[in-house]
Amino acid sequence: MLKFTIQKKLEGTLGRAGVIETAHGEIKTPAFVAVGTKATVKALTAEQIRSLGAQVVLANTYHLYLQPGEDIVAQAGGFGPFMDWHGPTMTDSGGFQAFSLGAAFGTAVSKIATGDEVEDVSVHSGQLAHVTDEGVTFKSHLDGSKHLFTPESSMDIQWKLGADMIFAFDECTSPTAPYEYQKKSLARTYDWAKRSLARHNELDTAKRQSLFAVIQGGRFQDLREEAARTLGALAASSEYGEGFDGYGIGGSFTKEDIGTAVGWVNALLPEDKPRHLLGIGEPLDLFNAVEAGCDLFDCIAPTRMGRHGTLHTSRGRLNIRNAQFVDQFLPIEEGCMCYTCQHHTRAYLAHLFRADEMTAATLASIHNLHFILRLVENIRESILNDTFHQYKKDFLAQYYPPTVSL
RNA sequence: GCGUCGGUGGUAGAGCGGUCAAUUACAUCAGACUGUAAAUCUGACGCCUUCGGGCUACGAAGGUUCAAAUCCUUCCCGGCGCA
Repeated sequence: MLKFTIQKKLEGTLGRAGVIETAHGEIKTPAFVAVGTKATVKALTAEQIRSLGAQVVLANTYHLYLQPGEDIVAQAGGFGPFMDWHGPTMTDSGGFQAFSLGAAFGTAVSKIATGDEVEDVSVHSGQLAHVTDEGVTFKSHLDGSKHLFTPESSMDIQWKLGADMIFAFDECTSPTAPYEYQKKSLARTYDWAKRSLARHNELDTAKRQSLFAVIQGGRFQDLREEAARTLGALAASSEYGEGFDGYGIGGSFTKEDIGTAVGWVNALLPEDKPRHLLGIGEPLDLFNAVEAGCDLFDCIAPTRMGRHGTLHTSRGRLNIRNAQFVDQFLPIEEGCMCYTCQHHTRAYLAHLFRADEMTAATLASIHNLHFILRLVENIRESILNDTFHQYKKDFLAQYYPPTVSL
């Protein structure tokens, strides 16, 4: 059972710093969750994840179900022990794959809308997932075999995967989906949340796992608020036992107002439960979302971008494959305390990337994850110290220099 | 010396009379990536351009043709075979 304590509120905003206590240790929030989709943070060993100071690792239901199968993971004692991670853990429900293998499959559509997307094309010939009220039918991206996920089966699988915190099965909609579809989908996600909770209560009578509901609603304020209200109210309902232990905020956003949309939701959600903003991890978004009341974040960006050669520095991103770095015998960032910066130069990293050496991915992931983990830690500290607003202003001014208008 | 095969853009290697500034891969130069389908994907990659096009190119020089990287001649260079 999860215990969440708010230590300090960020005055005049929805933000707060706190502590989540789990059976596998505590999480100081706001916190960045390392993503270990297939029970591995790509390119990193568990020892490296620990050294980085990550507090929680999140794995994925869809991926572990397909491979190696939830029963194998259960035999290992859960995905944490399986990968030699003994701290707090989470699993995502597989709902995101309704989007990434469904509407978004084979397209350039990201869950973060830029505004340039074409209107929703509800039928994509190549997609691997199909959503109905019952659940989501998938074709495995590995071998094409057909599978059905329902709220119940997602709970069953997540039970076997054994994480401390799990998510209700939801539909992550496309930002290109029209209002009517978002509304319909939201009703379905609400229904699925109730079904998830009911199954969770059946399975987990000892309350070993904590269940987070997922707020959807796309980019529409009324839908987001409706989701927060209805799912928030469910927590207080005796019909569903103790209700949800926390809330995930998922789905699609417009780049400009992630903070705004998250604020609509957090203003209505029960204050005493942790809120996890799903899949968000760019510096600007982290500041805005913390300020808007989020406690947890997970994101693949640090590791994926790292593998692809894009590295964070306090003065913005740098692409280590660029020609200018081949003979720069300096760390990625002077003063960075990560293993990579303490031991290696830009020139070495540039060489490893160009030579396609696997170590490039490891060293880059270490640096980026270190950067984002420290950033969120610093944000937490700044809330406790009452320096959040100044820290935000200073950080963003350096990271995103104002563009010079000609 | 004779015979034979071949010399294509940074590299390898297609093309074998017009639709070729030349398939493709790699390299190079940039860009993207937000609950991982991703060690992935996208764009550029002869020179110039008012973006319509113009110019110079397929070892070299000639030639045939309305038209040549593609056919012919000679030369240069390389592989192989025979002397």
